[in-house]
Amino acid sequence: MPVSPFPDDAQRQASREAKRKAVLLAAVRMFNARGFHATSLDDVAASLGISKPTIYHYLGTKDQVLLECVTFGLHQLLEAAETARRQPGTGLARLRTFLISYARVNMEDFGRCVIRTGEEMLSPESAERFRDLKREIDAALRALIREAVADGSMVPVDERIAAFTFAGALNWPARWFDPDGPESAQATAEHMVDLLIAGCTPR
Amino acid sequence: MPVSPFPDDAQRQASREAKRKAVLLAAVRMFNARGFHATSLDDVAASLGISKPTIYHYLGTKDQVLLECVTFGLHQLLEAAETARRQPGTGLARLRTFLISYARVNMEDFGRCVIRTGEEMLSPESAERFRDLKREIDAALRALIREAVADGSMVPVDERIAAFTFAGALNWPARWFDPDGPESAQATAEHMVDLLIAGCTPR
DNA sequence: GAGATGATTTACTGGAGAGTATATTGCATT
DNA sequence: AATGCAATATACTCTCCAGTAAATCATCTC
Repeated sequence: MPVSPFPDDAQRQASREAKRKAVLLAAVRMFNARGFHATSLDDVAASLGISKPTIYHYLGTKDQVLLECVTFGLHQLLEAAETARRQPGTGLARLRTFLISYARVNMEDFGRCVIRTGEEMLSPESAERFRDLKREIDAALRALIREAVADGSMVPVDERIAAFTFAGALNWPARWFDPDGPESAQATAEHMVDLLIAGCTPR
Repeated sequence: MPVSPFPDDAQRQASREAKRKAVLLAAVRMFNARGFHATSLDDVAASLGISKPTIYHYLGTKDQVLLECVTFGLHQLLEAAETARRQPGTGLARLRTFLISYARVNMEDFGRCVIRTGEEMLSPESAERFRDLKREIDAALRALIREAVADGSMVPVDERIAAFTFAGALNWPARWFDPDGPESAQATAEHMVDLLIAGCTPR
């Protein structure tokens, strides 16, 4: 099915979205590789063979670019939480499912960016939106823990401490995981999660 | 015992050291509070009522200031490892002792800075020294895990994964722990560590 | 074909802040 | 007194880069 060289509105829209996404991906990869402050928008533009004002055309200021990156990553995590929530099985099994997805997202481009981005890098307004989204993830994680304890599949724990401990352990791969390392992302994620919940099974 | 207003060499040396340390502490606190890139040396100097060249006099470039900060924090961690190593008791008990100290250091000024500092913030040479020291900590942690498994006080685990998991979980408080929060630093550290090693006791 | 609209560029401005040259003061040694 | 070193300041330079103004080119619409 050949595409007409005269795009209609939908194609136009799709092309715009594709470009937007390409810029975002180039930016997030560079931010992860060299750090946000060590990356100029000129660098990002050059890596795509375009010029800086084009980035402004599609995404806006550097602050907005970063906010888009972390928002995307945080949406991936939120989605993982919702998917796990709908899963059948015990509360602990659902928690495990979520934690594995959580770890995996943090090994990918946008998740890594979420972890490596400190609030002080964003404008006060963007930092607030960033914080709000992170709070949602935290709430989802705590809810899954609470439900696992409630249905007896998990030993009683302090919800706050457990959430921070699990999240911290599974955030860290954003800093050290190497896809060319000894274990695959999936295997590494399962391995870590099983170590974390080993002490949480009753009896 | 009144001190003569004419300092001898030792006093002179001590005063110099005290000033060096004061600058370092002011810097690390500001780096933690506002981020490294959002903190200028002029800011640090102003907070001490001095001027930027004085910082250069005592510590050198901004890169060197940051390297000193993280080196100090990493030495605290290394010391904690050595102390735990000399402790009596089972391998798991020694590991637990170390992990608690590790968590506590990461809640203090210099430890927090270690966690919040990415390699891309340092010059290539400083980043290499940073990496080397972090590798030493990792080696110490793995050794403690290995010994705990060897003497049977800890269930067999993948040393690499366990080290990353524990370290990640206990690094994270650098980002969220609040000394004015519901639990003291010590209690929080113990709480997290006990959750982490709950699954590691045999049987 | 005459504008309106979108995509993209070149070329600039403005500000921040790292690092330095140079001056000043003062004690310390001879 | 003369010289030298330690401590500190003022005032500058130089670079980098975010953000913008204005121009160009290409379509689509009427």
